[in-house]
Amino acid sequence: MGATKTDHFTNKQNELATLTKALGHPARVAIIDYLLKVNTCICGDIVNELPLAQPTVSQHLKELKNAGLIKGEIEGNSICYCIDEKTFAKLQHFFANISTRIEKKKNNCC
Amino acid sequence: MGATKTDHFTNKQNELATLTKALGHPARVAIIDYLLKVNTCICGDIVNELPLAQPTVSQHLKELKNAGLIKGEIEGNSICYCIDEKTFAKLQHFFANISTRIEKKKNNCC
DNA sequence: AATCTTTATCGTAATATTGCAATATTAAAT
DNA sequence: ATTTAATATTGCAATATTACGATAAAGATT
Repeated sequence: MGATKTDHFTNKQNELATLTKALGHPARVAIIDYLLKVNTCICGDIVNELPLAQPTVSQHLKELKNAGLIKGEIEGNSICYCIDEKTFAKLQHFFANISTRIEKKKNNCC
Repeated sequence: MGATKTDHFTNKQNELATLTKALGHPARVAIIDYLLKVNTCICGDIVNELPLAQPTVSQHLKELKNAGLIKGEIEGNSICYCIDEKTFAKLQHFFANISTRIEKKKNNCC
């Protein structure tokens, strides 16, 4: 097997899983970190920042883009990647909501 | 290959990646959802809630536990699993922090 | 003690992910 | 028109993940 049974779960569950899965690799976290650090939108030097080969970085960027965590716009012969604010806002709400739900039932168990 | 180069990234990056990776599967999100829904700490009926076989659920629980997202205490011949509040608080801070950083540089790019 | 209940582990098959060299693509620069 | 620079794609090997049947382990029940 190895194939996830996505159809058995709710849309919200699948959405959160997709987003967190996309972030679930240190290289991809590092890319997000870098995009947050540089003040202007970066245009290509992520490869130099990471200890990974160019095709590998390109693949990670693709995954982040597919998940909607970053956007990429062609700019000349390079590409301008940047954070997709809306998606991160959504993630923040997910976790804020979870924390609220946790708060409500404090000390009810272990 | 297929082996992640964790040693090339910062502790924070690896930590966030580990936590999000652990959440990066709809079954594991569903488990967390269920633990948040039931008011008392659950003691075993997660298997009935999920469209997955018992060994598969057990494996997902193990991963959530390894990542520190849930705790499990033996209680009679069953086990009481519940949310680890501290870890979720940490996750919330991670994303709140990211959102703050995004806010600071709004409209600087794409 | 024998049985039941609950959870974990083992073994294994199917699939997915990670990483990179080689190559392709595309636009800018010469 | 060639060359250069930046990024993407392809193909492939190594490893990891997902899922489950079979079985084990351990406390509860009879």
